[in-house]
Formats: sequence, structure tokens, C-alpha cells
Amino acid sequence: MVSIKDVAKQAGVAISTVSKVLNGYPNVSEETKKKVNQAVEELNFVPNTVAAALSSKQSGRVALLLNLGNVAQAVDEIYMQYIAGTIGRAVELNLDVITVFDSMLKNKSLEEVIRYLRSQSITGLIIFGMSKEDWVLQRLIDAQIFKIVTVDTPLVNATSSAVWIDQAAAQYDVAKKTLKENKGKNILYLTGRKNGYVTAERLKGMQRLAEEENLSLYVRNGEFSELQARNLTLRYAKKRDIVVCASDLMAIGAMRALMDMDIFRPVCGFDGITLMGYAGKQMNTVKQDFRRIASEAVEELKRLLDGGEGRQIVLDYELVRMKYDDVLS
Amino acid sequence: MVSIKDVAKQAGVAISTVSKVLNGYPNVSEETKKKVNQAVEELNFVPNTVAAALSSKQSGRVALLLNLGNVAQAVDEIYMQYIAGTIGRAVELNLDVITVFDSMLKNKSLEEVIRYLRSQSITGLIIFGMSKEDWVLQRLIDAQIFKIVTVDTPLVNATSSAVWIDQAAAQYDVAKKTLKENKGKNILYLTGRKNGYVTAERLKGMQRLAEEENLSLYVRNGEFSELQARNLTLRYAKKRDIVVCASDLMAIGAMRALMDMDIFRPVCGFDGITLMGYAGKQMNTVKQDFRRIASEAVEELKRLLDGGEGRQIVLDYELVRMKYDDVLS
DNA sequence: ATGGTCTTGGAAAACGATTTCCGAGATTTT
DNA sequence: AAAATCTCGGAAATCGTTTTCCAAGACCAT
Repeated sequence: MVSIKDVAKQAGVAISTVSKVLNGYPNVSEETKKKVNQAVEELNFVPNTVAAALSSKQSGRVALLLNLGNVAQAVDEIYMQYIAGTIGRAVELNLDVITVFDSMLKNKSLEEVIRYLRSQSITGLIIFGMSKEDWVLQRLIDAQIFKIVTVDTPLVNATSSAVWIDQAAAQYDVAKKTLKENKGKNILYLTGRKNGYVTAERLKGMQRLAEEENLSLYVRNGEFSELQARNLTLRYAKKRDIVVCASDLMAIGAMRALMDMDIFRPVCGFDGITLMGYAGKQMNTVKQDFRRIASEAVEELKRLLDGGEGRQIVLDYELVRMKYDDVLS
Repeated sequence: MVSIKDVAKQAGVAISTVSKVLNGYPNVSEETKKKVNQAVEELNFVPNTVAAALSSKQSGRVALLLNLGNVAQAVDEIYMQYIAGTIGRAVELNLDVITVFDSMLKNKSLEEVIRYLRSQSITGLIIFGMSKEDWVLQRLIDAQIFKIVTVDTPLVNATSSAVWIDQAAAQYDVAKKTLKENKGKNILYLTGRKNGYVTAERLKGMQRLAEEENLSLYVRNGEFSELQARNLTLRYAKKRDIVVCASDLMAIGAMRALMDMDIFRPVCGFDGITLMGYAGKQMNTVKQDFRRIASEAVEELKRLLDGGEGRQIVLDYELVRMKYDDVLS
């Protein structure tokens, strides 16, 4: 394998000089730079990232942490988009995405997790779908050892940023739109997983709307489950005018239930997954661009790794009405 | 960070001895082993995989290669299952899955690809969804430099194995079952992507059935596209008795078209994705356990890395009839 | 000239493992 | 009892980088 040593010999300079050129350090003349770059070209040299990581304890090795929970396969699409977005942008930014692991951290202590990450020379993390109960992750963020970007979480400190869309506003908007299109004062609102960060936010948005519009709001926990949404709808929808769901999957469950009951109630969802096109009826929803969100998260992590301070990034969303033709391809 | 050196000191032995114990080499007494293991326990030592990889040029660093093609988000589920299956098993087998990258290899020469993999100290690859046109990958396999496991491909040599289900038999079976349940001699068969390995195999299975049962077979290329399947169905289904599709997504497209035309024709699919539950009508399909397939691929790769010879592994499948209730969760 | 600051490039020590080789006892053979 | 063979554990080189420190020369001001 052609190493930095070979490049040095070819260029007639020292190893350290090559390294400096490659990493853009100062104190090296234009002339030497040219010699080195030429040698790199000629030898087709590609630095060994493993060695670099070992040596510097820094070279951008990043872990992608997916908390899948026990969600249905129907929403795998979301995670896939996250993954594709992350890896795509990471490659462009010269970050190595080490592993996509979900709950292989379960039953591990903070120390064990840290050691695991260290053993992989990982310096940065992107965390998707963290819940309020993930104490280990919570403490990992507090510890400020790694640079961390969380998605769909409000957690920010000196070494960690948060990327998300304004969940409350989005829930407010989509419900308001649905309300405008259909009269009604009596709302059945199905919430997401109990300890999810987004669940609380979306509920807030809904509550604000209820207050403003003087609605009667009936809240039930659907746990992001299609089946539970179905059952709750069967049970409670008859007496309500509109069903607002904190996720598309639940909206689909609700819609199916309504169709089975043969009554009509407007339903709206949240996420914008493809499956919405197959629900049987059109519904309003909040379209999140998961790929873009992931891509932004990577960029933010890069910034943190380069010494930036933690901050919150709020991305925009889109209200859409999804029907079969839109998802056809 | 606690290193092998610390362990050695704690146990009162040499560094090399610790390494031997950790890697199960011979020539070390039970007593010494115990001392070392105890020290490992006490210090909570976890070996640094990066250093190991650098040193041994071997330690299981594996790349997961996903060829997404331009498939719809509706089948992201399949890739997600592949990924989850791969990573899950890899962790158990102590393999580091380095990156999940798809077509970041496009427009790269064989040499560039090799150098990239080398620079990451990657010694093994798992390739999903390779097509007959992927010359670079083709040559990469021929080169026998890396241990490779391909999924859904018949490519085998000394250093590479292939894992798949018997596509021809599966297509034969599902079509036959559908045929038995519904009379008919005139088949519209919609094939997958032109250069896919699976496409040819599935077609073979269908052709064998046609011969055996003396069917008239009308074959059209649907490119795994829901939209194309829809259009082909609108155009050709009226004169046929049954629509057999080489993928669920196409089956859904076909079914929707039939519903729009308000005529009934039995349709069968292939894959067993969740979306089938939302197609509106029940359909037969071949259920592939993608997670299991991926898991087997990882195991096979491990075997190759340990010096095993390349071979072909054929996994089984299941014929199912998918309806909404089955996918509800 | 003399001394002091800048610039540039090299020597060498990490980083944390693996692995080869070697020597000293212990054990067996003659 | 001497010689040959085995076992076991240690010293040291190695993998391919990064990074620290230092020396030599160039340049400037005194």
C-alpha cells in the first residue's frame, strides 16, 4: 500500500511536511506544496483514515444513533431517509459514518457507552429519535465529551446542537387548516409516544389552537400506533367532529376505522410518509423532509467538530394534502 | 483511555501476552489467562478497534454496500430491514460495519474503489442489489482482493459467496398458487428492472410454469415501477385473466388500476412488503425475510473472513396472502 | 557585524494494538 | 545426567498517520 512515506520520498521531503500539506497547515512554501501534491497525484495516494484516526484521536469518525423504538415497519421509510441523508452529506464532508446502530446501547451504563465510542475513535454523534427516558444518552450529552447533534430534541449545550422543525407550530398549522376546511368544534387528538420530545411539543401546538379557537379538545394517547389509533377512533370518534393525529400512521389507522364505521370525519396526520397516499382518502399532513433534516444535522455536527458552539436549528416544514397520485412513481 | 498496556501492568504480564489472551492464541497457561481476564474486568478494558485494524490489517471492518437504484420510497422498508439485519448480526459477531453507502462509487474506477476501501482498512463487503451492469463491482469480485458476499446475485468464486432465495422457484410457486385459486390461461407478467439478476430468474420461473401449465404468457417490462405497472395494466389487463408481478409495488399499481377500471383480475406480487396490506385487496405474494437474509449474509462474510471458501447459500421463502389486518400494529 | 525574529522543513515520539522471534525453564528422551 | 524438545511469556518491530519540538537559514533592525 502506498503510504505517506512513499509520497515523502517521491517528493524529496519529510513525512511531516507531507502531512502538513495534506492537512493544510501553515508554514510550508508554495513550492514545496506543489512538489508534494504532484507526488500525491503520481502515486495515487489516499491517506489511511484508520491510521489518521488512531493518531489524531480526531479524524472525523461519527456515529449515527437511531432509536427505532418498536415502531412498525411502515415507517421504516423515515429512518431510511435519515440514514441516506446522513451518509450522503457525511461523505461530502469527509466524515466517516461508522455505524448505524439502534438500541445496542440498551442495558449499558454511561461508562460502557463512552468506552464503546472511544474504542471506535468516535468523536461525534448524531442521535435520532431520543426519548425523555434515555437517561444514558441524556447524561452523555451533559457530559460534554462528544460533539453531539440531536434531532427532534431541544437539548443544547456547549458541545451539542439540536435540529428540528417547530413541532408545535406545525401541529397548530395543520390542525388549523383542517379545521378551516371543515367546520367543527369537537376534536379528538391522538398523541404520540408518551415520553417523546415531539409528543409534548405537538400537543402544545394543538392546545394553543384549541384555546384560540375555543375548541373542545379530547386527548388520547395513541403511542404512534396504527392499531391503537384505530381502536381509539372506533371508540371516540362518533361524538367528535375532527380527528387530529400526531402521526400519519395513526391518521391512517383512524381513517380506516372511520371507513369501517362508514361515517365521515376529517382526519389529519403528521410526517408526510408515502403510506399516506394509500390511506384511501386524502388527508392533510405536515411534510417533513427527513433527508434534509439529516443532512443539516451532519453539517451542524461538522461545525461542532470544527470548534463551533452548540445551538438550535429550526427547519421549515410544508403543509400538504397527500393522495395516491402524489406517491406514484 | 485504558489501553492494553495498562491491562498488562495490572496483570503483571507483557503486552503481547494480553493480546494473545484476548485473541485466543495458544501457548498461554490457564493461570495467566485468568490473571489477564481479571485485569480486563477490573479496568473495564475494551480494545481499540481502530488500532487493531491498523495493526493487523484484518480486524473485521466491513462495508455495507446498498445499491438503491431509483426505487420509490415505498420500498425503503426493504433497505431498512437489510441495514438493521446487517448491523444487528455484525455487532454480535464483532464486526464493525463501517459505512452504509450507496452509489457514492458511481463514476469511480476500479482502482479508486479499491483504494477507498483500503484506506478504510476494509477487508469485507456485503453488496445488496447489484445489477448486471455494475462493471466495477463485477471486476471487484473477480479481482478476489476482498471477501465479498452478494445478495440476490449468483456470483461466486473463491473469495465471494452469494446469498439469495430461489427466485425462479418462488415466482413459480406464487403464480401457481394464484392460478389454482383462480382459473385462467392468459397471463400478463410484469417484470422487474431490465438488468437485475432477480428479474431474469423470476422470469425463468414464470416461463417454466407457463410451459408446464400450457399458459399463454404476455411479458412486459415494468421496471419495478408502480406507475408503469399501473399503465401496463390499464392497457393490457382486459384481455388477460391474471396479472403476475415481479414485485409488490407493481402488484399494487396493477391492483389499483384494476380497481379504477372496475374489473376484477387476480394479482400476485413478490417481496412481502407492508404496503401490500394497504393495496385495497388481498393478494398472494412471496414473503422474503430481508432481515434474516442480511443476517445470513453477515455470517457468511464472517466465514469468508475466517478463511472459508466462497459458496452459494439459498434461503427459503414463504407464500402469504397479505391483508390489512396483518400489517396493523 | 551582531543579535533577534520569522519561516521552513526534518527527526522522532506518540497513538494502541498485533505479531514475530527469541530465550529461559520445564519436561521428556536417550 | 546430558541432550533434545516443549511451553510459556517477554522484547521489540510494525502498521500509517499526526504532532511536537527543534535547527538551520533568511531576513531585518541595530
